[in-house]
Amino acid sequence: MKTKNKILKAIQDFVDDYGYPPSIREIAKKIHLKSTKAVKVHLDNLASEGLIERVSGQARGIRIKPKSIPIVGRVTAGLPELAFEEVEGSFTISQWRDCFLLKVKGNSMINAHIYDGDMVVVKPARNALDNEIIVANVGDETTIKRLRRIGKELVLQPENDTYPIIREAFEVIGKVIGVIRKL
Amino acid sequence: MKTKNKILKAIQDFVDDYGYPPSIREIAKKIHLKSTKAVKVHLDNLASEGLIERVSGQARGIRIKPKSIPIVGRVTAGLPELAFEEVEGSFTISQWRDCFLLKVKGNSMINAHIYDGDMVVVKPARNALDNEIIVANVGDETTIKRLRRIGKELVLQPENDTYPIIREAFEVIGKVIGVIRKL
DNA sequence: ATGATATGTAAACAAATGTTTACATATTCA
DNA sequence: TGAATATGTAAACATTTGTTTACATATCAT
Repeated sequence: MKTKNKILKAIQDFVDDYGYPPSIREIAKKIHLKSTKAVKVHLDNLASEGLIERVSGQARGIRIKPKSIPIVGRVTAGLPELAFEEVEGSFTISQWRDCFLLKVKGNSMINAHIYDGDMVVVKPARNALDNEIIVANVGDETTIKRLRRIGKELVLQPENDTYPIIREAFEVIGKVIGVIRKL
Repeated sequence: MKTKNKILKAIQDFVDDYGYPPSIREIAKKIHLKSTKAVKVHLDNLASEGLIERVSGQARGIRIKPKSIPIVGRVTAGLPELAFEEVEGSFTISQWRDCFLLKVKGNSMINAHIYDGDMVVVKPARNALDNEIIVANVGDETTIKRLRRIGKELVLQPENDTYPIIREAFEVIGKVIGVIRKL
């Protein structure tokens, strides 16, 4: 493996293990170089290729990309050398900043493909629009339902025909913006 | 807001903005303290409370918890002051280390509640067990199906009765370990 | 084989950065 | 009100850390 790629991997591993970036001397030690000059040259090259960002003159002034997962449309090769096509972006947790996950209990939302055991991603909000799927408190019960306006009345509508519409007073907690299911 | 909480927030914001932790002097500047001693005392207190971790004597040796989203069973209060009960852990992206997301196209897996437009979380693997949902290449098509053994033959079974079983040769790319849907 | 370029070493230096000491001020409690 | 404790300031010092200079070695192209 080329030194440059060794250095990039060393940085990524260090951030994973320690939670902050390595110093130039720590990188040198890890990949068995004796001089900080050599490491500096490689870091500057990695920066010019856009693989890292450098902040000159600052201790540990190396920024790597935040952890993310690639989103792909097609895989052209499997292990040991994965290859993707139609890479459509990457997934990071920061898109759900300030959100929380709510465990789904029950089958009241199955027509919206939200099933018992799923987790919904909830963006806290005080209000929501007609037809949005929301998290609300009814009394001291937390529930997931579709917000519907019937005349001037706002109600909570299950997405399962066997469940009744909820007409009691409720407090909007947030909007459902995603679903996560583990298999 | 107490100085200690200001410091904690300053660190979190700095890591978000810069991608690495602040120095003691940078924290001091941010919260308008003039001495590094005062910041050091607060940092040591935060560390003793387990809110951060300190690495003594190292530049920027402050570790905060990786970004995560709380998983809750119930919400007891909404905005402006969210309160949770039945907190069941937190969600981080690191559980899907080395995985990728594959966009779902088509309705072949709807009996498994995997719908067109979803993204499946794929853990790369060369093999899989009978009955697992996998990602496979058939020719140069990437597909999601359930792996089934019929006699000695391995086939790819759709989870939609209107689709045919695939008996052609295929290559296992990985196992589906989760589903993500954005609303 | 030779010259050009890339990569690495060694050392010095400058700056960044954390810790410590001595003291001042603010807050809390009896 | 006074003592104890918490919090902050200033400055010095030690260590960490990045950059630079001068040079050596390895690799590549002609």
